[in-house]
Amino acid sequence: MNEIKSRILLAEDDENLGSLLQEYLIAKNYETDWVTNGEKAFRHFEQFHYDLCLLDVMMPVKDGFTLASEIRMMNSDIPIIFLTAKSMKEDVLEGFSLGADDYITKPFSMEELLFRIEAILRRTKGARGGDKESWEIGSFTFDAKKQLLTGTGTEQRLTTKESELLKLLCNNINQVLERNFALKAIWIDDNYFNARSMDVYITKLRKYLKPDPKVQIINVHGKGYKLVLDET
Amino acid sequence: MNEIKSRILLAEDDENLGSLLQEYLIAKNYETDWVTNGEKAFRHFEQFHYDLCLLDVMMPVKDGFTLASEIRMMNSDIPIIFLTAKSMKEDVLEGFSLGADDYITKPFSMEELLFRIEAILRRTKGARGGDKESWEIGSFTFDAKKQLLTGTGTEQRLTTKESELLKLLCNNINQVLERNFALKAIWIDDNYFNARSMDVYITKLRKYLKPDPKVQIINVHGKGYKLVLDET
DNA sequence: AAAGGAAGTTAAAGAATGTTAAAACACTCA
DNA sequence: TGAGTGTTTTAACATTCTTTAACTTCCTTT
Repeated sequence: MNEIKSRILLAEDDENLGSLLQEYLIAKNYETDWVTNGEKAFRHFEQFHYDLCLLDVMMPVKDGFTLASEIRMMNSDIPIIFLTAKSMKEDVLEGFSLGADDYITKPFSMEELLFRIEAILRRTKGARGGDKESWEIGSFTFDAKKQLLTGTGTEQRLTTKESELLKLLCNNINQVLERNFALKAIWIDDNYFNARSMDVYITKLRKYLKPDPKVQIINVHGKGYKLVLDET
Repeated sequence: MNEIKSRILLAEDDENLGSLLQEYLIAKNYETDWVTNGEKAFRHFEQFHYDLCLLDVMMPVKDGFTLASEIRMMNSDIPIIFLTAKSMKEDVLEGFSLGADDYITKPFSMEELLFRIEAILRRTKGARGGDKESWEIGSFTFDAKKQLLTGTGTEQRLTTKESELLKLLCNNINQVLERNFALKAIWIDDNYFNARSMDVYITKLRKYLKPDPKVQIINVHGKGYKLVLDET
């Protein structure tokens, strides 16, 4: 159904529950990294890319709340689900205001957790009703299927590569599209020459999008590119 | 906090629970319409505008699932939360695949419901408005998304590292941003060389911010840096 | 006040990215 | 098959970003 695996960061100090969850999530086709304390979790978060964080609240070294606020500081978009113990339910509900997307109270069923994860990812990935094929980019309309970028008055036919790259950027709007990811997705091989080729296409896309200054493709040095829209 | 009232459609046949919920949600500043069966709910949905649907699963005339799929047909984006009875929890979990955003099992606490509503609306609405991406720094405006520092008359494009560092400083305004934290957040590794690199970036940021003497990046010896604003 | 570490500053080296044009490739149609 | 067209890659050069290095100044401790 959904070929793109989502990557999950699981922080849970209980060895049993942790490994059980990891196993289950992997079985459900999520690439899941499991760490056993908040400190390790943060290091993983910095180093790798995740689509969702699953954080136990009570953990040694660094608790889930602290961890979450640090993660939020670096990435204000990534969904966070807390795993909380039953007892503290009511008390800390206020504390969640730091931007949790959900929380689930132990003990919980795997199905319930899975449901919540999928509900959030569905919303995050913007992929309701199949894969998007057309976007509004500022004053432009981009139709990936027709490979057509329509501006006010103009109409630019895009080549295959141009269109694929712009599509990836749209799918990751306001987020960093990693070079390697894009290269592997479009060019299959992420060698030096393909990377240079991609640079050329970025230049081309920028030229097409230039008429609308509210639309920008920003380079994140050493990481990739970010398509940003100016909402005003 | 959030000035824009959200409109909620509540479909619940239990008179007690229904009125209780409506009252509570209105108290929490949500414009809430309460209807007692699925048929009425659908007519309301057609006629008015809502930001979120709260649907009991078991209702006379038209059950929550049927209702949800009809609503989905008209609007593929509106968040839907189901209210389910305890017994049917596991069974129907699969049936939710029609795109529920969440579900909550009776009996539930009002706080819990409110939390889930807010978590979803946060993501649905201006979403990114919840987490700051732009700040007023004295006479400057800093847009982290666009990596742009706008002063009176000037406009300074920031590099990725400059922007990330300034963002951390803004997130900790008037507080100490610890060296190690910033290093791990931005450079991943907090070794000596990266620390020196960070010093260079502090110098650069100071240079950019120089035009406004009310803005200062102050060093806290052995700890880190503090972005302070002079209010006068 | 002296010593040693921390932070400030500046310049330059090296890497990554931007840009343009030409070369190579792929496809169509006569 | 080969000319013609559009696409993609390669190449060459320009610019920008990050790190490193060297040197200076500041802060804390003794």
